[in-house]
Amino acid sequence: MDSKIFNLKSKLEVYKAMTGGGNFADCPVRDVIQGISGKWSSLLVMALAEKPYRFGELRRLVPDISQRMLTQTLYDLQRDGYVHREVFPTKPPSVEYSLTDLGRSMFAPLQMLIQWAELNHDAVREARATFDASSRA
Amino acid sequence: MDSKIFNLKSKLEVYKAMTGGGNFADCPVRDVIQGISGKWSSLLVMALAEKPYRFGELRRLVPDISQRMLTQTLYDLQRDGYVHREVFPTKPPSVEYSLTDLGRSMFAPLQMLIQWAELNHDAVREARATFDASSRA
DNA sequence: CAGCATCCAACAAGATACTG
DNA sequence: CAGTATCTTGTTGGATGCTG
Repeated sequence: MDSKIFNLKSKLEVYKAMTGGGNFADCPVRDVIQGISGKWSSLLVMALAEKPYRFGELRRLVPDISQRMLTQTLYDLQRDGYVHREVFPTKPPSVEYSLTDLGRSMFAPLQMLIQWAELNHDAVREARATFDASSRA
Repeated sequence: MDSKIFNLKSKLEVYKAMTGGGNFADCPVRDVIQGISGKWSSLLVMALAEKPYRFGELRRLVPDISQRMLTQTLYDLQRDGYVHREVFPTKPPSVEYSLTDLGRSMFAPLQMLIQWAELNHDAVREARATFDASSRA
């Protein structure tokens, strides 16, 4: 993995990257972030980061996803190059999904965010409770 | 900042954290991620990571956000404890928004993802083009 | 200046039924 | 098994007009 991913830039530079330097319509960072900020995308990437899974296995692994959303999210992830789809011509057919190199490299920074969330969800919940309490006052 | 944020856990453990270990309805990680995965949340956090801004300044800084969404997103960020809102009783009133300590600590992993996106958006665009080309065939 | 209230369009997502 | 197709619903976000 390219270590340059974690070289810090100035905050302003990062912000400019996000806004596309004023070109808001076609901003590369927004474009990429959009693709992984769906309700199920990050979850499926994390599942596949463990090991490859078949369609039905993913369904059982994430019981609250609908078939439609599983199909569509996997399709989008495949289109963006994060996921590889391999069909085995058995009868009935089986399809295996796995992360590509690009998908694995994306998993690294994503994992940082997940871990932050895990460590700080108590603080967030407490902030919400405090905020709501003083709102009612 | 707590360095434990970046201690790697096993991929399976991270996945379990995301799914709430089977308790999908009240999963801490999903809960936190939801709050920052909105269309404007990360963008505003990045803007405020540079320095505090007033309402009107943020509007000019992000010209394609509507007033409604700016108000609402700032409200949500404040409720979750990422943003501090300070009213100066001038006439007319001015309101300054700034990141809290929690907001700043969240900005760090977020920045990693932004930088990954910036470095890899070409690969994603290429993957899309290749995929769409073979889809038409 | 910094909002709030209202209405409306667009899209994301769920439910259900059917197929190679 | 691994999808597709269709319909319906819920949420997000934008436009506009008004206020302390």
